[in-house]
Amino acid sequence: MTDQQQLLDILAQVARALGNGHRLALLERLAQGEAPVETLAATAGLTVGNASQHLQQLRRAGLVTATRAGKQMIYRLTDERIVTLMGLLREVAETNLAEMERLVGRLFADDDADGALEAVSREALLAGLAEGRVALLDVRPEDEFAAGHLPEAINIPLAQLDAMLERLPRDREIVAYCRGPYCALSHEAVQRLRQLGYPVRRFEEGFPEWKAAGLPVV
Amino acid sequence: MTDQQQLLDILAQVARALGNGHRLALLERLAQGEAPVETLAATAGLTVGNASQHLQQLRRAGLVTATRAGKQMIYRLTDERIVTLMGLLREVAETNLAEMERLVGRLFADDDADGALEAVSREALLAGLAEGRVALLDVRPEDEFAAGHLPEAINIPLAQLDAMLERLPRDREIVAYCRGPYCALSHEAVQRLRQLGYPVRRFEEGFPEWKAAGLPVV
DNA sequence: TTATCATTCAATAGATTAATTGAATGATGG
DNA sequence: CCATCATTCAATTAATCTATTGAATGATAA
Repeated sequence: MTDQQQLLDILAQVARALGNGHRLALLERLAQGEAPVETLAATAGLTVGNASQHLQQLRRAGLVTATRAGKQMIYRLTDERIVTLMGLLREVAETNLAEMERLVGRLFADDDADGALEAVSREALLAGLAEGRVALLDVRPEDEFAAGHLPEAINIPLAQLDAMLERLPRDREIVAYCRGPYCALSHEAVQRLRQLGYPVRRFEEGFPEWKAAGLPVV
Repeated sequence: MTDQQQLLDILAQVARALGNGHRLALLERLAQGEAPVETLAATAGLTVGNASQHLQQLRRAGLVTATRAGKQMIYRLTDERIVTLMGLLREVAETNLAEMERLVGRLFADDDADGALEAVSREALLAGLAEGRVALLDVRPEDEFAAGHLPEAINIPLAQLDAMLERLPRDREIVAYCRGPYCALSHEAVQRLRQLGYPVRRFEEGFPEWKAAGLPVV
């Protein structure tokens, strides 16, 4: 076997590590910030044992590292570029697979039945923030918000949305974001807040993409 | 199963399509330009039947498309971004896997025993070309050169190098390139030409990366 | 030290993927 | 229309991957 073939085989191993929905879910959670196995398992809907196995595979592929903190093992992404890699994978899949288009369409159809409510692009969001026209709403769970968020964002986890409405400004448009383009949290938040009459739209990306782009995070 | 999970599963399918060394070899060849199954099979060192199977998988993942031309099926990449995707996969693997470093080191050690001959970066190559200081040598097979190459490049396939030395200019540094960072052709060409006393270095990327970056191709 | 907790390891069975073989399809040239 | 060629399809076996179970490890707290 030639050196080239060996190199391609190693690249293939890395790609295979990405080739499982559960592992992608773990990576998506890790893109929000480091976390112990139990948290990762819960977010991905796995048993701890199973999550641990998948994390070992990600570790062997060089995608995550782990350090011990007391009883817990804390996992994190080895490399910010992994977020970019998953984003590119998403783009390629979205462009070239009809199945993908169908699912994405369904995800977006709910909160935008008449097509009037396009998601806010990164450029539009930056402009709106600079001009003070928009307020940022982070609807992820508290621990993810605490691990890092967009500057000036207000954190109201989706579950507490109704109870904490008074924290939302009334004088500006609200832009909600969560874990990424496919994360349901901001979709649901937008639906709920629309019902209540708030001027609100989704950010088309999420925290990890913002951070990977080198934009400021807190 | 939620929509999110379904989306991640589809992304995982695309990643799995990249998760095999033979398929990566096929994609690397396709990144040079479209080709019929027989050519692809030969380049990847596969039987035609086996190559066909792998190409079906790549097709199902939306990474390649095929059209019939007479008796032959011509395959091509669906999307220029696939080159970028593979490049990013390579970068992440190179940064985070010791095994990878070892292999890459070995690949580079041969033609640069004393560390004096670093590969030429894209920036350095562009500058050298603009100033007329360098001549470009494409050592890929004729059909790949014909399907697209860097402007002003001279094509001498590696196998004919010794026979066609008179086509090389003697007044400039020569920069050799081939299919990509891990392609052996330019390494071997550099070794041979060094022995013969030519001032020659490798381009650190290859034709597909140049093209994917939006630089001009002929 | 012992009990407890978080995580990993080892072993298993079931599911998926890969390579190989030979037959089938679709286009071309006689 | 028939023979030929390039490619694909179908079926098989071997190999690999996944989820599950229960035992083992490593750190903490009583």
